[in-house]
Amino acid sequence: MISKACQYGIRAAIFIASRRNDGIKLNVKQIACEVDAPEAFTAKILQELNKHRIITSLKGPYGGFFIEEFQLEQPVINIVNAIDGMSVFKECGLGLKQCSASHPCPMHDQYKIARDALQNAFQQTSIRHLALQVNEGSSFINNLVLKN
Amino acid sequence: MISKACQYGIRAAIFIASRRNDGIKLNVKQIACEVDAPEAFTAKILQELNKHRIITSLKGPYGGFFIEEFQLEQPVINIVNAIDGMSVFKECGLGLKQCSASHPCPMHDQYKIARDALQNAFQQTSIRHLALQVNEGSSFINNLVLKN
DNA sequence: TTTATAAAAGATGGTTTTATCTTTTATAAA
DNA sequence: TTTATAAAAGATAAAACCATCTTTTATAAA
Ligand code: FES
Ligand code: FES
Repeated sequence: MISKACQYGIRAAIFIASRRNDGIKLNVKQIACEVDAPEAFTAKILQELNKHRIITSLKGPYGGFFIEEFQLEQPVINIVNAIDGMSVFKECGLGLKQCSASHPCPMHDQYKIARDALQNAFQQTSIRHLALQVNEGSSFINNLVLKN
Repeated sequence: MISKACQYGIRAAIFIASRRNDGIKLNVKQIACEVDAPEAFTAKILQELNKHRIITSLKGPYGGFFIEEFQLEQPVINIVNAIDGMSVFKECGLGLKQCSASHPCPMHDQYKIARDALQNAFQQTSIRHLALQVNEGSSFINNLVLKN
């Protein structure tokens, strides 16, 4: 549906948002660990999110990644756009070069419903909202580890 | 969303179904050409669909691919299952190892709506139904070629 | 039975995605 | 200014996916 890079990116952004307070900054190691993502790959993704101003970074000692107040209100779809682009929300479900109502594939009507629902899911949800859920303990950005 | 192999497979199956009449059989070249798919790759996919009894094949002269009456009623999700498997309809949208309501990711509720809509799209549509649309001329399994 | 035909099976190559490692740059504190 | 720290940038490696090519097998007609 969306790439692994994008999934890691969303989880990371939510985590950073969930830990936002005073001037605290998080480094790659902490972030990757907390969201169950490979560290070096996460670094690349965070770099990309910083370029797109989804999050903010600061180099050097006491540096790291953090999210600013104005960035919290962004919809999650901004992250998808930064990493995967918007094509998943536009492309034909059966792989035709163009998706259009005037030259539709046989599944166009049904597929479009699902595709639009997916777009709405990412469009109508802000990073702040998701971070809040995590802080409440009602949802999680890491895997459940089952005990013996 | 779904793999290219799967998209080609669905288009090919619909095409074969749309040409079903008497004992006519279609060969790979014709099918690949009509659905705008690479020929050798299409051969591999048709092979897989035959294994899963989505379509039927016969080797030798006057052989080729065709679809039997009882196969027409199958939902398109059977093709997705044969090629990609069912994981796309079960997996967490944010990449957690398990999608569950008891340990949900922050997007679980919204994502599940879209994912279920996608599953319904493929589950509630039969190959026959889509082939009929193509025969009516109301939808297409190949790309629109724009003239000068 | 021989021959031609078309799919099946198996081997191989290219591209994209996922992931890691090394070097460089920025920055804050000492 | 020096030093330590952490991200940025760039190079490289591994895996998955997309695609093609060659050899084998099945089958129908001559
Ligand atoms: S044309 Fe295929 S989904 Fe729109
Ligand atoms: S847990 Fe993420 S979609 Fe269900």
